[in-house]
Amino acid sequence: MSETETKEHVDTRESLLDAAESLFSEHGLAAASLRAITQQAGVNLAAVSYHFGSKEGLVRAVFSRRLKPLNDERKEMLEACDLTAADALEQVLRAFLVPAVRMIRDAPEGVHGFGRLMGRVFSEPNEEVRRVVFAEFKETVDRFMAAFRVLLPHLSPEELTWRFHFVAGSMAHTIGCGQMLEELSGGVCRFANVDDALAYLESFLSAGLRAPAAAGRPQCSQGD
Amino acid sequence: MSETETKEHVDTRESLLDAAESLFSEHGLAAASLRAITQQAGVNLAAVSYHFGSKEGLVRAVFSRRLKPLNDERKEMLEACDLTAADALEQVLRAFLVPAVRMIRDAPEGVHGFGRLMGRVFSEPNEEVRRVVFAEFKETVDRFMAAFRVLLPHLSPEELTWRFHFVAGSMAHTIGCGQMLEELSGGVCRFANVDDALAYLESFLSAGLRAPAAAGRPQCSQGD
DNA sequence: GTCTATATAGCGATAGAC
DNA sequence: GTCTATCGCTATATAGAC
Repeated sequence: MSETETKEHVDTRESLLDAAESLFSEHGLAAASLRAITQQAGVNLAAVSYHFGSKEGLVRAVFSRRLKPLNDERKEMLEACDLTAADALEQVLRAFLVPAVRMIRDAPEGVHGFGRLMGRVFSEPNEEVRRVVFAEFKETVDRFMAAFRVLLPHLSPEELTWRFHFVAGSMAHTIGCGQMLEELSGGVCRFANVDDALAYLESFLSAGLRAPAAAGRPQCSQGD
Repeated sequence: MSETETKEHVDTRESLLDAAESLFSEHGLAAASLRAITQQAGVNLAAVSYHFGSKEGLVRAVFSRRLKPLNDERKEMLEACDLTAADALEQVLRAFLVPAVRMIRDAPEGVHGFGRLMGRVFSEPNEEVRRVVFAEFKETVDRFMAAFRVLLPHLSPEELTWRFHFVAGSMAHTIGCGQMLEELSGGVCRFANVDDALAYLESFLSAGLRAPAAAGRPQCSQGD
């Protein structure tokens, strides 16, 4: 950005975010030390304090940097959906999935980088992280829920919420647990190409979303 | 069990496992210290070394204690399935889901205890933990895959593996991210009763598994 | 088998020179 | 904006008394 500097290192701030993302993914938030992060970034330990205030601030910045553009793109794709089309459900589903898959594919370390971090993020014990993630996702979730409500009027608000939760779970698991999948499948599934996963996800999830309401439960479609 | 001891504390080993499970769930593996664990267990710090060798050994024991009975019960229920019945798929699905839901429901802290831990386990950065989980799950996964292969012959081995992965993901996410669900749904979904979740899971996942094979390829490839 | 006491190491954070 | 040096704290692990 700034041209007053010789480019001996691109940008302290950005280097720190890259290194932090990499080491948080590899070791977890608590286990990745600022010493290791600053060393990998090639900057001084004290730079964390200067640029982010604390480790907590660095964590927050690592998530915000990826989640904000991700959810912006989702909203953009959602707005481009034609909710009256025959494949409206698939369109909306893809508006949710594609930006995530694309982000993982384009991230520095692919599925072993921010993807793994994302896979852990919803069950992250760190309260501060959960707050950030919640804030970043709430609006997106609400918008997609509104679209699904229109497309799946046979489901109660409760069941619809659960189903969206399952969608998010399958996606998070897919993005975050590629390594375990490869191991457990004995090599049948390779995770090098996330686009394969996307195709499989889409057919599985759209069928699940279209399923009749769970038996023995009130099938109210009270309010649209 | 043993009657040679006065019951001033039930069992140091068991107390340690309970406390560790609770604190690992709440703070994560790395962030839960042995000091906090031994204090909550009401035993001495050095007892960890004596009974489990190290923190790593304690971690391993915490997972094994729950996962072994869980997967034993799954295998038992799977063997009781009638693969020629009309609802064979639902039977097999329930053989996978029910023991997990039951375990969570009966665990000391329910969904906030081992459940949260389980939700993180597949993307756990700790290599040792992943090894334990893998060893504990491999046989179970293979048996269920064999059953699904019979019931869903229209799917390639690869797509079938992915679908089983999605099933596991939805389940893990459901079990592990109840708190985030409640927050994101604005209170529409309460997670007090895991049996509700089970009914919703079953209808969603069985429809997903039955879906036709993924059409062509797709969607998010380069050049966007 | 359980305890106290401690060795050894690494942590996050910051003061202050440049 | 970046650095060195260090403070104060907590961690895991273990030696040795009982």
